[in-house]
Amino acid sequence: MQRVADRAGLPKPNIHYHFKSKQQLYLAVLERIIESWNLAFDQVSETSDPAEALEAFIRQKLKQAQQDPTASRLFANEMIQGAPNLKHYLNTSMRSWVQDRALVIKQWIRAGKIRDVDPERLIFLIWSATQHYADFQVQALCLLNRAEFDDNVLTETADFLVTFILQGCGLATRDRPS
Amino acid sequence: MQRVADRAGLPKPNIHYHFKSKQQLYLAVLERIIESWNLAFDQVSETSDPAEALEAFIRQKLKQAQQDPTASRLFANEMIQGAPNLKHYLNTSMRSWVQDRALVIKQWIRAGKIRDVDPERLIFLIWSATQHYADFQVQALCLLNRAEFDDNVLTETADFLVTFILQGCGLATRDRPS
DNA sequence: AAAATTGCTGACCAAACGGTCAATATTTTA
DNA sequence: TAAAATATTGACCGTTTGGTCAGCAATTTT
Repeated sequence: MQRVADRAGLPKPNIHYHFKSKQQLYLAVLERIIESWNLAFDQVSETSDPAEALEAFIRQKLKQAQQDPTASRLFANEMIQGAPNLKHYLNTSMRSWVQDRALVIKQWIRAGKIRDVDPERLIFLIWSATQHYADFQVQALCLLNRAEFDDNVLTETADFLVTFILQGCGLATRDRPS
Repeated sequence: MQRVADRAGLPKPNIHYHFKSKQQLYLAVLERIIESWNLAFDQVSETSDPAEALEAFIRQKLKQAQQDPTASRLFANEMIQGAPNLKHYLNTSMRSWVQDRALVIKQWIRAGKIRDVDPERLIFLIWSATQHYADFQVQALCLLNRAEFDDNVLTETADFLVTFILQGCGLATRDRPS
């Protein structure tokens, strides 16, 4: 709390005036993060083109991973601890969000637009594959022999993930960079 | 440290006798975890069957995620912090391990055995997709509407990941459970 | 069996932590 | 502009934290 106060240029008790406890401050930050989480896959519907929708989703999540990795890391930390503060969110907002998107994906499958893949697990895989570049950034950079997560790395990674995941969905890539 | 001592049934100073500081104990645990990390992909070579090798790798990583999720979580935590204690490991052992496996994958690609995918990013994706079931277990269980990560969930998840990732590598699935 | 090394423990400590509170300054309302 | 409500702050507090140390017990070496 002292460090937070220093960073904010305020005395510590002032922080405690606006946020009763450390945990409440933590919770406020968590909630702010979650709000802007899965935007690019929000508007998706049965009539959307699966390839386009999935690509937009992947690129958006990866861009967030680059722009504010600490946000992803805070969320990751909460999950690792067993989500002591987010159990309710997981069981309500997140669950219904996933179920809604899963429904759309199931319609795509029924329409023969994509392969028969478990929708929930597909979403979970996209989350993992993208967020990992934020949470495990040190490892990724070391592995790719890069110094920083710049726009080049972002583009190459996004291209790889889009191609690979579309391929996994049985959507052969057409006019896409390798 | 007091809690560790209690759990071990020892007085605290005894722990400090065997491990000088909290950090050294932490480091010892980390190292022990890393040893038994990527065993199932260690022996792989140019002549191995890509589908078989990748499948074994995925299933092994996922089994570890189920058997000892806390190990995966400790490693994840270290990465999230920016690997302050594992930078050296990342730049030596891990890097050369990945480069060796990447070489094999490149040979598979040249031989036309699998699609042209970035080998390093493929390994990173497999790590992320499997470890995520350990690190974000609460989220996964909630999403799949399951109470625990039992053998059923393990099998279904492994089947999904194997099929999806092989498909992503251009290895159409033959006689495999959906 | 004496000496030396290694292992174990209760009592203790300084520092860091999250948090409080009375007093003061600032802004809003009547 | 006086009163009420809201913000801000320095000084302070109890608890928990990682860590030490002198002394004792057990084991190994000579």
